Amino acid sequence: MASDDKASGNPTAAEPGRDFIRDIVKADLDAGRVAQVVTRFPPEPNGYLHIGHAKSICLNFGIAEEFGGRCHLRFDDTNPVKEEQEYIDAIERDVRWLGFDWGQHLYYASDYFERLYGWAEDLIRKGQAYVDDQSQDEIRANRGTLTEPGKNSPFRDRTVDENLDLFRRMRAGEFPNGARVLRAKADMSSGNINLRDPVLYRILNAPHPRTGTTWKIYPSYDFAHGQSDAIEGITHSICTLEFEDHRPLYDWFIANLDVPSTPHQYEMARLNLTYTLLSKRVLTELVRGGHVGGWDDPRMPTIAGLRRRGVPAEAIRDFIKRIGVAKANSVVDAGMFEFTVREALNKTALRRMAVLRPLKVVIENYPEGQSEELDAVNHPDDAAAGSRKIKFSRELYIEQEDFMEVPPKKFFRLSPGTEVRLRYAYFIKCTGVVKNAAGEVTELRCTYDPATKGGNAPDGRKVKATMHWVSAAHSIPAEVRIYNPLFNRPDPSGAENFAADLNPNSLELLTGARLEPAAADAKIETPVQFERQGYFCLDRDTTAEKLVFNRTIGLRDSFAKDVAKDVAKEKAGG
RNA sequence: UGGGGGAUAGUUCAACGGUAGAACUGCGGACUCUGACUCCGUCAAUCUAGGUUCGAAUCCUAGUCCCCCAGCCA
Repeated sequence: MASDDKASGNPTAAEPGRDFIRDIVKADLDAGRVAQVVTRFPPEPNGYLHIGHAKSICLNFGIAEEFGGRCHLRFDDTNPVKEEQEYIDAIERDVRWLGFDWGQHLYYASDYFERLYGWAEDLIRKGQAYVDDQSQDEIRANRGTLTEPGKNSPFRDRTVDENLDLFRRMRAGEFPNGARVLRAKADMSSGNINLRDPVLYRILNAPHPRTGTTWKIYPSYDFAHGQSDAIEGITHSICTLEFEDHRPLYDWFIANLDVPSTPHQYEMARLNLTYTLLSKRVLTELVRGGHVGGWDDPRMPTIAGLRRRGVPAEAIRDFIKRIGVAKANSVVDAGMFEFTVREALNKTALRRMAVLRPLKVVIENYPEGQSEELDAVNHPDDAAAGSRKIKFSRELYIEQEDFMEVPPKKFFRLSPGTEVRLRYAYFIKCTGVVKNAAGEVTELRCTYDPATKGGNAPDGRKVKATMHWVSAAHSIPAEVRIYNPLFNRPDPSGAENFAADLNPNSLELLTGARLEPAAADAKIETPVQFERQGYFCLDRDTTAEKLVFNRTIGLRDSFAKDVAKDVAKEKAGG
């Protein structure tokens, strides 16, 4: 029976979600190298979390869950100049929203400042660290280049006592910012530049969100991260590729300091997405420069932005599962993310009718002043979702793009003389077109077939299109925000001049939308499908006077795609 | 011309010396009271050159190309 998988010829179904990190974890567990896996998600609170962080979050918390371990949330708050409480709060909120729980294991690198300081003194006592008086420029100049070795600092051979004295005075705040640093005595000629006497501590007379003004010196990432991992008993410390050549340093501290455990660092590729920039630097500038409304602007790739836009956490988790984990740099097609968003939304979103760009329709053979109620299901694949009533009357709105006076061959919506179905209502036929002085269509005159009530013709005749609509008198107004990619190139330039690639049409405001009344029941961030249009959710900008909806994402539109293809063909064909 | 990594369909990931497979995308079709969903079919890849082996994406050798590192950022 053990060979069932092979017999069925379906080996791929065996291990969903396997990757090289999980392989390592599994091997360590199997070999008894670790008793319980302990991971951590270590954000620096200097900005909001984005979908790239979601990869790390899902990996770290996911591995802990799958292998019966635990995952810590640890703020890597070693640089008070950049960090703020607001970010700490936002990060906690976002991780929770994504569906993960760190239990009691909330930590801060700043909790370990005293211990880290002690280890720094240990290093000094062992002759493995020294206080350097060189200026920042001198240090840079003496570091050498990629091809030339660096030069030893003239302060490299100070005595232990002198180093200890100076370092303590650094801590005491006796020197101005930048006056001195503590450096590891490593190897100024190493090919790995991170080993050319890396800075361990710098003087930063700045208040820290958590430790206030008690510290005048702060540890560097390299000196803080591994030891923090060791303090917490982290077994697998997962980070991104750019830290690969920091690993020798990481291991060196763990080996040379009296730390309580020996964590190991593993590196994976960070997430990149087409039409998206995932760098905190860029995201920060987008916010500070007013290019977007804030960190949670629905166009932002931040967790907060995606949430406000209506993307469910489940979709993000599923997306991360699908893209896998590897060491090769890659750029994931944003279309893959869109697919997972639609998939998640389709399952749960209740259906409503909303006309985004209304075109008035008068049903000439429907009595004036009359209306009737029709039944509409809330979800076509889920009877349990129930149904609601919608009002039909003489004056309706349909979508402007659902009518064409001179239709091209593959257009089978409404045009003069054609018959279509109004969803859940009647078949209608267009009998006349009213235009304004500019020649634009402002109103349609139609007739309906009373025999088709509910949407089916007793004589069995078919229509090629079913359209959404609302009753003019019974519908309610709303503002709808349509979002397009923030950047107009699949590979926007990096931090230097991202502004040049900003899409000026990333936000389209539709102020005249009309919704069926049931759509107003929507709750903020709860997805709803406006049939034939896409998935939407109520935005928190909604007021008593004005409903505001965000379009999370449009439905797939093969008709629009065909049209675009034909246009392209004509251009190319000449 | 230092050090560290990486190359498999268009994209992202599998295959761990034994039939190169999936998802997304593309293309074609079925179904449909959402041109949605769903379903079916289909195109499509091992960076190059040698070598080892009965057998190589996988091991060896030599190349090529791409990414990261010269913060008192993380």
